This record gives sequence, structure tokens and C-alpha cells, in this order.
Amino acid sequence: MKQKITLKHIAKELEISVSTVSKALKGSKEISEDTRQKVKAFAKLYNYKPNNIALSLKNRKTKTIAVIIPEIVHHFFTTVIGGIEKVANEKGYQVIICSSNNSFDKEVINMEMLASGSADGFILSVAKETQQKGDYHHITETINQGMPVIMFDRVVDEMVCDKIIVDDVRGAQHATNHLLSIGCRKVALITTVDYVSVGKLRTLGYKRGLSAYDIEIDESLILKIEDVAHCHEKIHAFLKDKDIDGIFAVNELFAATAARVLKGFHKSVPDDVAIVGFTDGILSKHCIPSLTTVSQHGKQMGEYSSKLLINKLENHEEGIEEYKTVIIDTELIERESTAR
Amino acid sequence: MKQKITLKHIAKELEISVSTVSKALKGSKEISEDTRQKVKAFAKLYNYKPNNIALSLKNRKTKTIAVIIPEIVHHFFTTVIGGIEKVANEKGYQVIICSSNNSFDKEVINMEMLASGSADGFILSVAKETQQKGDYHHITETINQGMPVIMFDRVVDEMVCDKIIVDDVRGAQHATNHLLSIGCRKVALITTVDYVSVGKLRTLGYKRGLSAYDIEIDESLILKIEDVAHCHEKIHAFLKDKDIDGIFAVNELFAATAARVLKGFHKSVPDDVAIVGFTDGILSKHCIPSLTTVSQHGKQMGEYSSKLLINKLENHEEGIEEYKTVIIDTELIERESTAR
DNA sequence: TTGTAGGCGTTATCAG
DNA sequence: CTGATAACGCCTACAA
Repeated sequence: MKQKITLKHIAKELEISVSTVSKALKGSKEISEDTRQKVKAFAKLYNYKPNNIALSLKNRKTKTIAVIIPEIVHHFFTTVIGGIEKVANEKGYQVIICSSNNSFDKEVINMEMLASGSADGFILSVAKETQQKGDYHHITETINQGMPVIMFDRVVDEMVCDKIIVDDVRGAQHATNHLLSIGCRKVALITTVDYVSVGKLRTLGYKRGLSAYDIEIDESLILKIEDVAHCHEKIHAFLKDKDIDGIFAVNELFAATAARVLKGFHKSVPDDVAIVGFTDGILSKHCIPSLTTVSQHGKQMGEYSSKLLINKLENHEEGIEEYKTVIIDTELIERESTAR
Repeated sequence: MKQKITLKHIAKELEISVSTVSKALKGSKEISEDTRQKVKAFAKLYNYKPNNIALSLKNRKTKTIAVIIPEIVHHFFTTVIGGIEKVANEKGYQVIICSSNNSFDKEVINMEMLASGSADGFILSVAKETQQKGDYHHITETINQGMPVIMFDRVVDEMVCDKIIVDDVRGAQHATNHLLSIGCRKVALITTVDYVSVGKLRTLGYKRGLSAYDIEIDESLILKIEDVAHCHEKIHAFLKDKDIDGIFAVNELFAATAARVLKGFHKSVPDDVAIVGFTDGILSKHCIPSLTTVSQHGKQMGEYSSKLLINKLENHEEGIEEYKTVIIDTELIERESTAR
């Protein structure tokens, strides 16, 4: 176990000064061809790599992007991360990922740790608990410290920063209209509780979708689920003896679970009840029947966020603050669950 | 947009020296109660946080763990990460995640970047391409630099380091035996190409499982898939007109796809053909029929890796090198696809 | 009780 | 062409 090699080691070994070594390695023309060669050879031999930490300290930037998401075991978020990483790595940035695990406290702690020197900027989707509490001081603070923050998907309207969002309302409306267009007239909604921003927006889209067809909103056809862990029981109870011919669910788990419950009731999907979900994940693709769903283009969102952040980082003009809100279009992917 | 505050700022503002500030903030008894209070109050007011980068440089440790995995949009790996993160954060460590995207080059680049100061140690599952090439110089090098490396799941036998592995052979054998125990006699295997270590091991387990029941291995019942993107066609072609009554698949995608193909052939799962998969992901849980599968306890693996690494980092005794190979047991989770 | 100096690894500036 | 010095932000042994 040998120590990591530094400029100092090389300098001592070659009996020259540290600064000469530094310059030689950068190929500075100030240094004679001769020493340059010698130093480079030595460095390669000992596999010298400049210490990132020292560079970060010197340059006052870390070339790393911090990403904070509510859940890591989650198809949509990992897809976004994939996009973030791709762009970041291309531009020589590292990506640090932390999950808040939907906990306010963890989100605050992670953010504070990362804000104190570990990263140059944030890409963030807030925790459920944070949305519920409505306490965003940690975000405001990091922004005030001069760190760029990009929020995506689960954003906070009142925060002054860039935002990349999915057009949840339109996506949901589109989904609902699709159900109506294939003949459904009694369309149920399975959604989350209201404080989850995306749940609320998709619920709104559902209502608009119905209105577009002049169908009255029947609150008894709307199920709001708080605890995902018990969604099966909730959905079972909700669908039992219910007279419906279509379901719009705000995520793929609810959609797949609904399909399963219906099967238990010996109803056919899509013939008796058609289903549309949200998020184009593994489940939607490979379930039987495969699920028609609203794709959010997660990778694209990630790429865009990453680009935007790096752009801020590298071309920040003093005195000019400009914040964008970018809306990424959704796409309805039609599959078996609405094929009739 | 104000600058981030440093000890220096506080010192200047209070007209005392930097070291006094530093000591005061640490509550050193060297400093008078009076100044201590004053400094602390000021620091809190301006929300002072010590700069991690400077600390890292000084202490020659970053308190961060680098994780490199082949894919990020992958249920098993994210589950492992969840476990890693949990333990790491509890012990005050950050986690940096990079995906190699199954590319050798990206793995090398990521590893080198992170090894040059950004992290204290690695938790790593090697890329498919790396396994194929058999080139592990980057791993050897980082180990030689004195950085602890823990490999998990897709490990390299000849590497001298700690390894956390799933008992793939036993898991697969168990799965196969389960199929046989419920009456299957013609059990097909859907696996990956051999250079993927886990695929190979699970194939071995399958063979052992058959042998345990004195059933001869019929190579025509084994399908090796190289390109996951086209697995549906492959599996379709493979299963067409094949006389089998059970399938063991080495991942959940292959298992779910097999179920889908069988449905197309109007065969019932589990009555005509029973199926067991590997990995207890969303698909296995929520598919219809739900899939019996071999669970790898990913979270536990992550927690264990994290603990092991941090332990190495904090209690390293000079001159003693000791490497463990830990085998995590699998668990067969029985669901509808073998319920008969 | 407070302050000074040196160092972590690097680079930019300036002097030799 | 080469080297000394200072600085990034922090900590700590030692001096005052």
C-alpha cells in the first residue's frame, strides 16, 4: 500500500522545484523540452494524477453536481439521473446522488452537507414530506449562498429558480381523453393525496379531460391514496362493485394494481375496463396486459437539467439573474390496456 | 448572491484571529467564554458551515464513498444503493454514484476521476464489457494506491479485495428444484451469455438442480441471450412448439417476457408452464401472474458493503491486510407463477 | 487567553 | 528556463 503520489514527491525525486513540475506537466513552454520530458515520463511511470480536492479548493469549484431525489428505487427518477449523468460526464462533471427518502430532515441534512463545498450546484426534486410541510428554507438558503439550483418534477412554485417540469395537467388530460375517445364514459381516477404536487396536477388534468367531453365529475369515482404500501387493499375496496369502464391512474403501480384487482373480479382489461397509467416504466412495458401510459421523457428531462445547470455554472454573468421554467411535453404510449 | 462565509470573514468582522474563531467554534476551553459566545452567535447568524473541501484536503479524507454500478435504471442495483446510502449517511459519509453504463471505458474513467481525491473508497460492480475483456488494471491500480475497494454481485475472482456476493448457484439450484418439486420435468433455462458472471453461475445452479433430480441436461432447452433489447423475439422463437412444463429465467425481464410469450401461445402459467425468475423487483411483484423469484436481498448487500468499507476506512491497521468474501443467501419467494 | 506559522496539493505570479 | 511565494479554507502545535 503505497501513498498517493504528489507533485512534491516528483519534485523531490527529480531534484527540481514543485512549480517546475507543475508547469512541465501542463506542457508549459516555459520549461525546457528536456525537463518536460523527464517529468512527464516520471509522472506517467508513477501514474501521477492531480488531486481533485486540492484543485477544487484552489479553483473554488468542484466540478460536481449534486442531485437530490425523493427515492432512488424508482424508475422515473433513475431515468432522469441517467440523463443528468450523461451530459454531466460529457462535460467533465461528477454527479453526487442523495435520496431524501421522502424525508424532510434528510433532505435538509443532505442539502446542507453538499452545499458546504461538495458541489457547485443542485438538481433537486423535493420530498413528499417537504411539500407537505411547505418549509423550503434550506433551498432558499443555498440559493442565497449563490449556488444555482434547478428543480425538476416535484417543484415548488414560489421558489425563485429554474424549473423543469412535466406537463402533468396536459398529460393527464390527454390520458383521460384517450379513454373517452375509445368509448369509456365512466372513468375512475386513482391518485395520490393532494399535497403531492404531481398528484394534484394530474387530478386536475383528469377533471379537465372529463369536462372536455362534457362529462360531470363524480367524486365517488376518485380514489386518493396516501400510503402506497397499502394501495392494493384500497384499490380493491374502491373497485368492488363499482360500475366503471375506464381507469386513469397517476402512476404505474396504481395502474398495474388496478389491473390485478379487476382480474380478481373477472373483469377483462381492456374490454370491460380500459386503463391508462402514468410513467413509462418496466411495469407498464412488460405487464400483462401491457399498460397504455403517459411517458414523461425522464432522460430528456435529466439531460436538459444538466445542461441548464452547467450552463449557469460556466457562463454566469454577474448581475444578471434569469430563471426559466421549462415544460417538457408528455407522450401517450398506447398499449394493450386500451386496445379495443 | 452573497459569497460563502469563511473563518476569515468572521475573524475580520470580529477583529480577532482566524485560529481563535476556529477554536471558539469547536468549543475549545482555551478560549474565553465571552469570545466563544460572540463567535458562535456570529457564526450562527451568518449560517457559517465549514468548507468540506478544505477539510478534506487537510484531513486527507473526503468522507465520501464512490459507488460504480453497471446500470442505474435497474431495480437490483438501486436497491443495493439504498442500503449503501442508509449506512453511509448514518455514519456521516456521502455517496457518489456513477454508472459505467456497462462500458469498460466509462468504468475506467469514472474510477480514475474518483480515485484522485474525490472519495475514500469504492463499492463496485463491474461492467459487462469489463468482464468480457478481462482487463482489470484500473481496479488493481486503485487498490495499489491504498484505496479500499469492495466488489459486489458482479465480482472478479482473481481480484484481491473484499467481495460481497449473492449465492447465485444455490439460488438458481433452489429455483430449479422448486420447479421440479411441483411436478415439472422439462424445465427450460433462459440465461445470458457466459461471460456475465452471474449468468454463468445461475446456469450452473440450474444444471445442479436438474442433476439433483437425476434429470439429464438437455442443451436444446437452454437459451442464451446476448442482447437484452431483442429478448422478446429470441424467447418467442425459442418457446415456439417447445415441449416444456417449466422455465427458470435468470432475471425478471426474461421471466416476464416468457410469461407474455406463453400467453400468446395460449398456454397457461402456472398450469401448463410454471416460471421462476431471479431478482425480486417491481415486475415480479406486480406482473400478472406475479412471479415466483429468487430474492437477492439487495438492500442488505448494500448495507453490508457500506459497513465493511467504512470499517476498513476507519480501523485500518497498518500492515494487516485481510479480505473477506461474504456470501449473502438468497430466498425463494413463491408467487402465482408456480402456484399449482 | 489569543495569535502565529505551517501545511494539506495545486497553480499563478513574479523574481531570479 | 527555473524557483520561490502566496493563496484557496481549515486546523493545530507552539509561541506570546
